Amino acid sequence: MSKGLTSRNEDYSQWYNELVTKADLAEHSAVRGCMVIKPYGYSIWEKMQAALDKMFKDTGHSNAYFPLFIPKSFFSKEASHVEGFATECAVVTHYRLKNDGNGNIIVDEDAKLEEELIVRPTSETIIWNTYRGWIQSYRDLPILVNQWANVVRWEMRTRLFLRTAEFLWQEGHTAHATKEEAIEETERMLDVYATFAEEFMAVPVIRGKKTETERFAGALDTYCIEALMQDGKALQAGTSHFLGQNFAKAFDVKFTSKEGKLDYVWATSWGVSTRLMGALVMAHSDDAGLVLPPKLAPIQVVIVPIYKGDEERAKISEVADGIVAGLKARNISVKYDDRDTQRPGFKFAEYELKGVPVRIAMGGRDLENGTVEIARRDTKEKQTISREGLEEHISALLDEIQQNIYNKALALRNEKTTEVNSYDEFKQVLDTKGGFISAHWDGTPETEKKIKEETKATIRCIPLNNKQEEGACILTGKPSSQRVLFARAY
RNA sequence: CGGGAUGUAGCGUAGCCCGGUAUCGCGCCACAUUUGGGAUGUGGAGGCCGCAGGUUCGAAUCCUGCCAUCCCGACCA
Repeated sequence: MSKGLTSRNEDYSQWYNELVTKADLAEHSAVRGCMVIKPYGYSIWEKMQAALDKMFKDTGHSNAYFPLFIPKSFFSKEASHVEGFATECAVVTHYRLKNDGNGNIIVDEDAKLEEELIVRPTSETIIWNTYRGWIQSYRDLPILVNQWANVVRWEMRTRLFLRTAEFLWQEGHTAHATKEEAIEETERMLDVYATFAEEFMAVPVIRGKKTETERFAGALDTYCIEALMQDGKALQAGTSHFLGQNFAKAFDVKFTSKEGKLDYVWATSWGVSTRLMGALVMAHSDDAGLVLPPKLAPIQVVIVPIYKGDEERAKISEVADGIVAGLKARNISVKYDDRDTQRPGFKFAEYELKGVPVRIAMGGRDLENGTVEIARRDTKEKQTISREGLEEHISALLDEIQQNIYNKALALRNEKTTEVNSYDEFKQVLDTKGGFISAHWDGTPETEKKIKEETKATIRCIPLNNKQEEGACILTGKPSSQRVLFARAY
């Protein structure tokens, strides 16, 4: 454990990298672009998984598992899909190694696969190939399946959690009898993601639709939630795709409707990944370390004893054990850290770095007065309170912290969201304060591309339920009926 | 994948220009004193100098190739 963290002002990007490794979330592995998610980081991911999984099941979905490998030929069946992923696929060509006689292990050329296997970058193709066998009638629909898996995309430039060559995610793949039902599903899952981001991660998000250029390869419509990080850059936190009949047509998945008519099945897919971990870190944390929302914190409360001698330590431990039991009874995860190998100040700093929402410190003084010192991570405020009713107090405090973190993130987003009406203003805001910029756009990919090339800002989304208003495109001056959200993004 | 930078003990580094087996701090181990915000003292351990070749009597240092990381581009969840 080393002292000090680069501050956000000094170098935001370095702050992020240091924080992820120093807080024990993840580290680089021996494999380029691939990370090791360490136990502390993984336990946060597990909390995310648990919350999301429950929400998926509450909306009628079941989990299943499909293969890691996809035959190459499957990819070419959906034209825009292959185009979108072809340049970043890991390909398995052989199934055996051998000893070359000089003590080196080499690929056995005799063990060449007849058809190469692609390590899945996403599973639409293998799943729709499977669904063909599952669906004959409208009675077989809908199919509401989710998969928790790892995928591989051979990214050129990687960053821990935000973009790794291999990442963990969930991908939902649903099949429906009607277009309306599929769109409804797409929107429902976007809503699940938004609710999760806001209620669990305490990250406010904009719900919107991607423009044609930013759409998922093979989708008719891509819905997304967009979050804003502290440095004013946007992060796509989750996507939900309406795939139309594209994959059903590519994999020949037809069903007989109630009316006896043969038709292609309607599809959706939706996913969030370990990238959410990056969002969580960048949205809330400060120069002292992580700030975790209580609902996702592996340890919600830590108790640090401060003692002189074994006798006092034993007395404090007795009281602490009672507090631990009381908190556990309320389903609050608590750690009593009575390690004698580290001093209190060290522990304080360590738990701040790791983002534990509430710290209770208890020493001889408290023992006499029947009090404890409570410190909250989000505001760093300390308070000495009576042990009487401590559990209720902590419970309420955790809720308050959850809410406060959200409010802070929301206030930051509001402060960093700007309406502009000219291209000059657009560029100026982008370079000075960043954030979301709400501006009129003529709706053409050409304009979007030109703005991206000139400013590095992309259209993050067209917000859902967007206010309709007449205006002129900031670049071309052509008429526009609504504003869209621009930002520089991760 | 293009441009730039970096790689020396667990971490951060000096040494490299000008070749002679490696400096310092933190951390680690032992003991003692300590414990209300990252303790102090004494003693100790720890190094394929990113990897592989080459030049040389001799390479952390010079040359070539490779690998990885960071930053900037293009690509992307």
